[in-house]
Amino acid sequence: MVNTMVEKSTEDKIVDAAEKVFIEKGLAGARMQEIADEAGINKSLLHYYYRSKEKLFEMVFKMAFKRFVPNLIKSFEQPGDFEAKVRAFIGTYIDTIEKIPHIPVFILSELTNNPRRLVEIVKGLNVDLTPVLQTIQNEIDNKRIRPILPETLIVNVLALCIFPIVAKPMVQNLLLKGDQEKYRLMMSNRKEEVARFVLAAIQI
Amino acid sequence: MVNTMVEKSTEDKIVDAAEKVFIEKGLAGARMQEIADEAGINKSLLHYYYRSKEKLFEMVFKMAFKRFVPNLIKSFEQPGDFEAKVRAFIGTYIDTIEKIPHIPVFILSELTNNPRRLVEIVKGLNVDLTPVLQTIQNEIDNKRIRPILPETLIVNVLALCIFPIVAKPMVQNLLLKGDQEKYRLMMSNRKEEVARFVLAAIQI
DNA sequence: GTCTATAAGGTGATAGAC
DNA sequence: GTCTATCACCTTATAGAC
Repeated sequence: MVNTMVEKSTEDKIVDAAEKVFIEKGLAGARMQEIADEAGINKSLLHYYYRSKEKLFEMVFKMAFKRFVPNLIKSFEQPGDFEAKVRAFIGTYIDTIEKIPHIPVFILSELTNNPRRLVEIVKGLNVDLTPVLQTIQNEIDNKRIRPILPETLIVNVLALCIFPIVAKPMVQNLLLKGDQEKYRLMMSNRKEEVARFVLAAIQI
Repeated sequence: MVNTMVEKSTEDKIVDAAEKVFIEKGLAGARMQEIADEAGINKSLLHYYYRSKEKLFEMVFKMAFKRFVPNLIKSFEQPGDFEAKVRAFIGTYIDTIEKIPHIPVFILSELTNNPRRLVEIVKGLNVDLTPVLQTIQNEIDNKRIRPILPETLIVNVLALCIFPIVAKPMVQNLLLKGDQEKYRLMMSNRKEEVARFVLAAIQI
């Protein structure tokens, strides 16, 4: 890697451009020409590096998925009590999604359009949340939080983190009547609000 | 309407077919031929009834949107105390989404792909949640629930109702390791679980 | 590795017969 | 209202020069 900070390699340019266009437009809506333009290269080069549109898309989907399911366990393994872990988890995940707000809908949408093939990819990238589930169960067993299916608690936390960000157009235009400032306000202390909401919901 | 229960009119067939295909594939992925096949008619008829693919899509998008934002206020205006209203709201909304599980992602995805035009449509169908917001504020003022931005409470409830249903492929394959039975179990008492979670979160 | 040119097939839309 | 035939354009993909 001699070209450090000089210019991106052609392949990197392709990856970045493909990611941008596919996530914005979806597989069906994306055009190879648009990806080539975005990358500043010739359309044929896309086929030279990746044989087909499908192959290019698959690469992007996998990348997007890995970003969407980052190391959730790591953030949960913060030192401290359960409350600290929950707060760390929520903080990390809201930060993650705010950086990639379009990825969750992209993934869910493509999973709807082509369930069979993509579900295989999802399964392939096996994510293990066992430690998190066990920590939750341990809290329940020791009567430090109320009984709840551990998986349900995780789903609830993810829902509260992800939904307001991916549903921004609807929250802002429908619920907040287009008031951008109010949306900003709502999201500015979202981490604290979600943490408070969740912790109150599970306290004994 | 003489043909009651005999056969759907051509227009109805088109509407049903277009809804199915557009929601499944999106605007870009849908094919006029597929819609025609699904409706059991000729492709030209689509253009006879709706001038273009865009017009047909716009009609479907509006219909989908109205179904997604049903009369939320009505379910909130159940008789009884605040808890009863919240429970009615959650019950109605989960029932709604379970009938149309693909619509939320469809709407969010198309809003991402074409924000400008579709946001106008969203604004056009003006939904007024003022009564709900005021009821929540009233509960806060009377110190029957803890202080929270009313819009935030609504977003949280919607998140908990919608997310597990639209994210089914991921919840089932990633979190539950493909265990369909566990997903069914989780969703079977979802209404009660969400109600308990929310009510505990806002209790004083 | 990168480009130009072009093939091969699909897609929305319309004309016109019935 | 409904069909067949067809146009005009777009899109992926490849061949081949440099």
